[in-house]
Amino acid sequence: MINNIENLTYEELLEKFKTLLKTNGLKYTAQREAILKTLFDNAEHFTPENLYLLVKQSYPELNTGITTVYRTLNLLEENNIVTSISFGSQGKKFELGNKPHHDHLICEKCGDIVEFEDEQIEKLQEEIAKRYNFNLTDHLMQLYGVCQKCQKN
Amino acid sequence: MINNIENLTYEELLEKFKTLLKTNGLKYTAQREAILKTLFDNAEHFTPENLYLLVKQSYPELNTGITTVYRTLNLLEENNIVTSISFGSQGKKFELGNKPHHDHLICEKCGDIVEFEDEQIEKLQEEIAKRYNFNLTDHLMQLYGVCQKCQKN
DNA sequence: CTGTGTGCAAACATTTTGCAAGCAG
DNA sequence: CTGCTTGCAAAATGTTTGCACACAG
Repeated sequence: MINNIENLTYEELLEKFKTLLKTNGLKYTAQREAILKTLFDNAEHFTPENLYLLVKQSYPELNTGITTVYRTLNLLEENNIVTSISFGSQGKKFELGNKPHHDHLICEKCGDIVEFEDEQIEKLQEEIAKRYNFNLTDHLMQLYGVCQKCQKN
Repeated sequence: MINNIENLTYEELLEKFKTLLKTNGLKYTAQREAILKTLFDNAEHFTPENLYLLVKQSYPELNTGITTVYRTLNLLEENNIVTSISFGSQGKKFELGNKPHHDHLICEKCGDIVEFEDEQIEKLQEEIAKRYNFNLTDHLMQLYGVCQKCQKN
């Protein structure tokens, strides 16, 4: 299990990944690196399908299968290198967990997204988890509203 | 679109549902009512499959198909009578929206959902919205973790 | 009667698994 | 060499659609 990969360079991240593989008796393969690199180079939220297409395009010679993308994403998620979020009804999206945690304020009119971080909320969430004896691993908080700009219109 | 169904009796809820159907040129059927009643009688978070099984068990004479459950849930969701929580690839869970606002603690192992309400968090959300000059209309907060039961396994 | 609703089966979409061959260590 | 990894195809899931009959209005 990898504890924190915030703000790592690609080289550092790759090093962590190799260590992880070695520790678990797994092997370092070109496909696994291609997937990690693609995630790193594109700071986006990927569906497995999107990621698969981009990896194929970026590294056509590897002929990576979508099966491998799924398997690698699961491996990365189990080890906290990527996190997944459910976006509505359509599947999961994965993102590299190399950015500090943040939540989102979303404007329902213009679709603008503001990231924010709030120490107090994080603490309260821990308290609530404790209240129900949950071992908290993650959370999702999204506030929906109308931003200042759109309130004027 | 139905605005608010909090704390309604079943009779009031059914009335709203009938009005909704009439307004949209849809028909009031025994299956649709069976699904609504089952949701009302069991304050739970249902997967379509779970709900289907329970409706079948409660109203065997209707011989309701899972197709109808899916179609009715979609209809109810579009009209804000039920809300859904997404589990990414593992499907959705639905609940009747007749309870005051609450958030969810979700166990990543067994999929169990615990509801909670926290006044302080609601207030903090208002504060954050104010900080960014957002006019808050809604929010979504889900805490993910491992429940007490699953921690033992 | 008219057209919506229904159950069934089939189609779809997404993710996982079995397998034989490939390749890292 | 050993056994983990891969891609493919098939299977498993979960959800939607086409259709002919049922039935609400």
